[in-house]
Amino acid sequence: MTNDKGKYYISTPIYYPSSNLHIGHTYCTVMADAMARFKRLCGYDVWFLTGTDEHGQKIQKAAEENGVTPQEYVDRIVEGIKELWKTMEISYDDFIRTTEERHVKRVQNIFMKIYENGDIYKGEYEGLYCTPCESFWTESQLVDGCCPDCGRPVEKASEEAYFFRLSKYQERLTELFEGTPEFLQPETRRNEMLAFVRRGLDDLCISRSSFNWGIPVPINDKHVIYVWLDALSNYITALGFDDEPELYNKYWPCDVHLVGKEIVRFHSIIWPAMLMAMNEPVPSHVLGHGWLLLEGGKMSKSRGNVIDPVKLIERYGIDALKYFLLREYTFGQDGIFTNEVMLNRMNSDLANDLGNLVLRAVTMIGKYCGGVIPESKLPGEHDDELKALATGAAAKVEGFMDKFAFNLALEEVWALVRRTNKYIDETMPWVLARDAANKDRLDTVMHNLADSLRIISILIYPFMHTTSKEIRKQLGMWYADVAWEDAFVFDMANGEQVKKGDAIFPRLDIEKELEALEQLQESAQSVPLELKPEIEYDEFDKMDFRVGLILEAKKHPKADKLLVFKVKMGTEVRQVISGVADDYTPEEMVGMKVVVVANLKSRTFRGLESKGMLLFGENGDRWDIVTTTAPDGATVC
RNA sequence: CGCGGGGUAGAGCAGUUGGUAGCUCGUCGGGCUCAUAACCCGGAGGUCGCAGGUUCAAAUCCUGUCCCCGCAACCA
Repeated sequence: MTNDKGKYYISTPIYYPSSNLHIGHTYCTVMADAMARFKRLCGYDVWFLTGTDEHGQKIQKAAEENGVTPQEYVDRIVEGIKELWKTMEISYDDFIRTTEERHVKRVQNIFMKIYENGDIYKGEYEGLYCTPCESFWTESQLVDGCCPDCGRPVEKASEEAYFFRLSKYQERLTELFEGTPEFLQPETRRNEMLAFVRRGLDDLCISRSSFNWGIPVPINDKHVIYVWLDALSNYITALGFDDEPELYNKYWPCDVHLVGKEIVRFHSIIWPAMLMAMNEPVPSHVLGHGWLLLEGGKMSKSRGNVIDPVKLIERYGIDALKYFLLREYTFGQDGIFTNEVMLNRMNSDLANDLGNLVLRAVTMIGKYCGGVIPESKLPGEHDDELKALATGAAAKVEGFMDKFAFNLALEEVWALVRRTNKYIDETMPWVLARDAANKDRLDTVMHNLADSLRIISILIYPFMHTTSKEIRKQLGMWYADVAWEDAFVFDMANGEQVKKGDAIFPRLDIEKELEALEQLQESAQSVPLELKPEIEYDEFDKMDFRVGLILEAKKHPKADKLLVFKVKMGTEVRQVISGVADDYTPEEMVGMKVVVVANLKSRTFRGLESKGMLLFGENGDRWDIVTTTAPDGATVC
């Protein structure tokens, strides 16, 4: 294959190995892989990078809890990730780990470069600090106003830190978004980022001294470089920037950073600013894809609703899963994942349309032509339409792929699959076969059928290479390399000996499969919950839970998510506030007997005092009140 | 008046610069038998959230309005 179209550098995000990956990560990586394979097939010199982001406090902690060093901890998880990519046949050219020596030293170089250019300075980082955990948190990370890890209160604190002069680049970033609209896609994300930049940028804190699992700041070993400067740099440290710049000079700037919508901001604002601070070119494109949602909300490990891709691959094969992910969802938009949607898609497109077509074709060539693909002899009706569609599909696929419209590209291929099925019905080979006088026409029909399938096998190659090869094997074309150019011409299949094989995609019994999948998910072995640190009984005993009867309930006049209750506990009636206005109306709560944390220090919410707290259970996307039938005022323990 | 996204056939979605509303699944009827109860054809089903406006013409542009979803903020 020739590499004469130039270079193409594509990256996935580097994933954070704090737990196993789920189908959302899979989705992103599958898209990148399909694009990499497509570009290679088209003749580009492709560099496909993925990897892992292994530093940070969260990992340091997780390692401590598991009694291993952070390095041992990430080594184990990264091994699993690499195993997954192997199972999924991800064709990456390099896998960068931020704990690798090559990355560490180059990140330090990058830090120094920016520092020497005057865009890094020492300052004071102010934040909310949890002393026992030695952690800073942002307002939005807090859980119930307390440390998300230990649940204890946080306080304002400050520490010395290094800052990146992000604010300096506001104007150049605005120019980037306005002058190069294709830089960030889809357009809605670009608008968001433009609005974000226009609001003004704060300088970015890029070092921490409260933990040490990170890359040391080269000029001050009390600090480690904080997440984004470390993580984002991977896209160039993996290319050897800037001490072994051979790959860098060849592939940078990156053609596509494929990222999830939640990290678009970092890739389209911070990352270009960092590169500007080093006088290096910015990436050509940042593409933000949507999320795969489950019915009822986002996938998250704490909800236990993650879909394990390995189970799906074991059952249906990687090609079926890849096809489904790429065909079902629109790039940039969120999509809802359900087993049923997946199974229906696999059945109708893969089993009914493509799999069945291959079987029909190979069977008939066997039956009517002795298993040898005949030459075209007698053109007839419908031939031209089939040929036009078949030879025109590749160009359309290219067009859609340029826009990352995987779903439309595959739809285009399936238009040809369906047309080919239709061609069989129109030409009715079984009728032609009844009269030897029709032999030439029958041969031609078989030839066209085989050639259309040959083109299909090329078109699906970037998305399902194993299936592509299996089809080519059955058509007796195993000996020829898949070449994209061959998808533009007809009449290449002649004289090959077909070889009937098993159905490439057996039809699934949806009912049965749904049941089986549910069982698989239930029977998944018990995974220990991620819990807060263990406490002593006397710590628990400090809390006074009481049964409370809700006498009154109303909306907080100044906060739409809060409800204000009058709660009777034995002799006392007091005011308690809860943030559950989305889940309960005031009316339905009156008369309930609930559990109150009665000795909690009072706190004021938008002018109203709350003395105590009601207990709720998280139920998917809503809060369910914990109730009891015990008399109000009674102790709960 | 916080920022943003969205409301189009039963479901999931397309609808580029305004010009007879499409696709996939499902559903109903028919055809065919080479094939994985599959394939092919046809039908039913939408006042394109609502109300105004611009226009010869609007799902598509403008204004207002209702609803849903993210994020942000008070969520004891």
